[in-house]
Amino acid sequence: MATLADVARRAGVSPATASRVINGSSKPVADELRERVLRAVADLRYVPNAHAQLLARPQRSVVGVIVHDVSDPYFAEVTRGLQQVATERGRLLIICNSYRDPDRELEYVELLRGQQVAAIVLAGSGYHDAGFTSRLNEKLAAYGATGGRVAVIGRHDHFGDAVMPANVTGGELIGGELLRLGHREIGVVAGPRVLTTVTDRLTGLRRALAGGGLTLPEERIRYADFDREGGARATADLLDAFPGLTAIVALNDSMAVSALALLRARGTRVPGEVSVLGFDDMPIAADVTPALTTVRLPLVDLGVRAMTLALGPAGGQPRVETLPAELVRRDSAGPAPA
Amino acid sequence: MATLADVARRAGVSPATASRVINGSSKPVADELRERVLRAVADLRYVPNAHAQLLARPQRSVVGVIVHDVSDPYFAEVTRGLQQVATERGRLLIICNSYRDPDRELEYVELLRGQQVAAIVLAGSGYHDAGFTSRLNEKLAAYGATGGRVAVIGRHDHFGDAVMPANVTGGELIGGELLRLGHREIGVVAGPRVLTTVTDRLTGLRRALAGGGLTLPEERIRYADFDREGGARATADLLDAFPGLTAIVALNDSMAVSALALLRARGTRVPGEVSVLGFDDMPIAADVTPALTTVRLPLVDLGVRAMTLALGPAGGQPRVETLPAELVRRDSAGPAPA
DNA sequence: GCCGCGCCGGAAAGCCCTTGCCTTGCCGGG
DNA sequence: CCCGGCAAGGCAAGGGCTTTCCGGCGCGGC
Repeated sequence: MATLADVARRAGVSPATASRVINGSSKPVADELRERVLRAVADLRYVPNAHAQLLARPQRSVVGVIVHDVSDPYFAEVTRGLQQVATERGRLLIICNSYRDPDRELEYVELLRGQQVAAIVLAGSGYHDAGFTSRLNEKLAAYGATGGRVAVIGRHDHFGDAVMPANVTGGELIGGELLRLGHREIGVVAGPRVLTTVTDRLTGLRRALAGGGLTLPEERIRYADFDREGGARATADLLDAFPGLTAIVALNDSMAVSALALLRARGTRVPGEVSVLGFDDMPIAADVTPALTTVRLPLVDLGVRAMTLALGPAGGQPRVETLPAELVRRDSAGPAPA
Repeated sequence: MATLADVARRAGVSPATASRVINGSSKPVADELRERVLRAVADLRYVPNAHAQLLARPQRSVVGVIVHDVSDPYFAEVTRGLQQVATERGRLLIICNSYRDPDRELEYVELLRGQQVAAIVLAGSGYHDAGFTSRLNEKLAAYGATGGRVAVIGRHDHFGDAVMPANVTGGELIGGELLRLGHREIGVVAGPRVLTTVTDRLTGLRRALAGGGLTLPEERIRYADFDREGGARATADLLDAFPGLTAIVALNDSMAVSALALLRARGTRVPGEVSVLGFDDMPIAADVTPALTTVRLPLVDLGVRAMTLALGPAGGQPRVETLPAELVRRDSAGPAPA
């Protein structure tokens, strides 16, 4: 790789001058020298070594993002929001997938710290695991103590600014809708119980149902991986155990979509015999048949807000923003059969 | 941030010794000193500055990835394959979204070069734009000349190793299926015509249809953005212009899914009145109703192979691998109505 | 004609880390 | 007893870049 020294030599100037030309320093440089430097840059295909620059400048510009999995539609949307703001402000993103492995999350925080990132955005559900949570917090705090900015999406009680989707409220919306439609035999297809997102959504759901005098026994909840395969399995289990169900609540849309597919395969009419309700309102929700009734979470906005907080001025207090959930009625939920 | 010097000072050793302990150098260090260093590291929450390390060591470890958009399911899958191999080999990925903007692609190549990445993987269709292509090649070659590895996915005629999905063959498979089912009134919902992926798929399709004595007039092809919105618009256009169509070929599954949704909204039976065929076999393809007949491209494998090439030994010759396409018959395509 | 000032360019000091090479101190063998 | 050899640790030289500070030159003013 050509170095600045090479450029300077070829242009017949000092490295200092070359640097000034290349970086558009405010210090004036005579036109002729500037010209020579630029030509040398082009000739040598010189690109500054970003690491050396980072070492020499105090200023940090890259932002680290830790998500469960970018290829999961939920995070794909959130990431789009993050990207959007980052790009606007000329920041490069390093995206890390934790694949829902807490240890990997911890490692990535270290790694990003080592990369001297300007901020870390941690997206995705927290875990019911006090040990992990405190270790993570400890690491984030260490990072924050040296000027790093932290923003989390959808995690309670963490160091740094936070953006929270209204998971509890969303659960309540689902519950309210079920009551309104007269369902009493309800099953839940849930993600891993260790995720706070899952328990939050359940909390809301239970609360709303309780308002209608219904309880949700634990055996009517099936916990599985938070994706299509998990959804298919959990739905099958649930249906086999409780043939009389009139409504299935899936705690995310991926699971809801596979529940729909399974019901269809079994020849069960939706929503005639069984209603299906999802959560998240992923893009696909509107395109499946029947179109999915679900709770919309402003996924892209979640990312936008989080990145905005992370790149904004460091507030004295950690800020918490909650983004609202909204019920989207489509075709997959109807009145309970008589 | 604590530096190595801080650690050394606190442990009462030289930076050299501290470095050796931290990096597990083969050089022996007495247990007591080692102990002191490790404690200092823990006390100070020291994390090595990755940039300084990179400067001091010759070895490069990060890999850069340029895709159109990670949140697009196609690239989400490809990226998953890339990640998988990268993680296995302990490589960090920098993922950049070009959003199908050629200029941004060019910029990202520069940027990644500046980051001293060990390899660059460029995923996603090329463009019919000779000027751009040669500029890109020039940049990639400059990078390759200084020891950088390059792998492209789905682009012809580019510097570096390549992994090609069988787009032409896939098009032929679709064409063959259409002939088999007796369709003669065919419309195509296509992505931007500037993408080589789009023209390749069309080429295959046309070739197969020609084998059955059919031609595909240009006005039966609607070019739009390669996503759901584009698909909806193009499908509507096509249907309005040619009410007699019995089959719609969408050149990717996102477009096919929205075509399905649109037909449903219009009350058209699929495949009774109109058949719909997709391309890519994204995860969602099996879950929509009716389940999508499509061409499976081994998306994850595309990523796996590309990353394997990029991280493997530098071959003298650029290597090109083609991964096969496969027709997946589901429920959205049936015999042409009589 | 001289001084001083402003403008421009360069020398060099870092930024933080790794590592080749040297020093020191100790042991054992001759 | 001396020396060679080895183990253990430190010195210092980079690696590529930015930026402060300084010096030289040319010009204008007195």
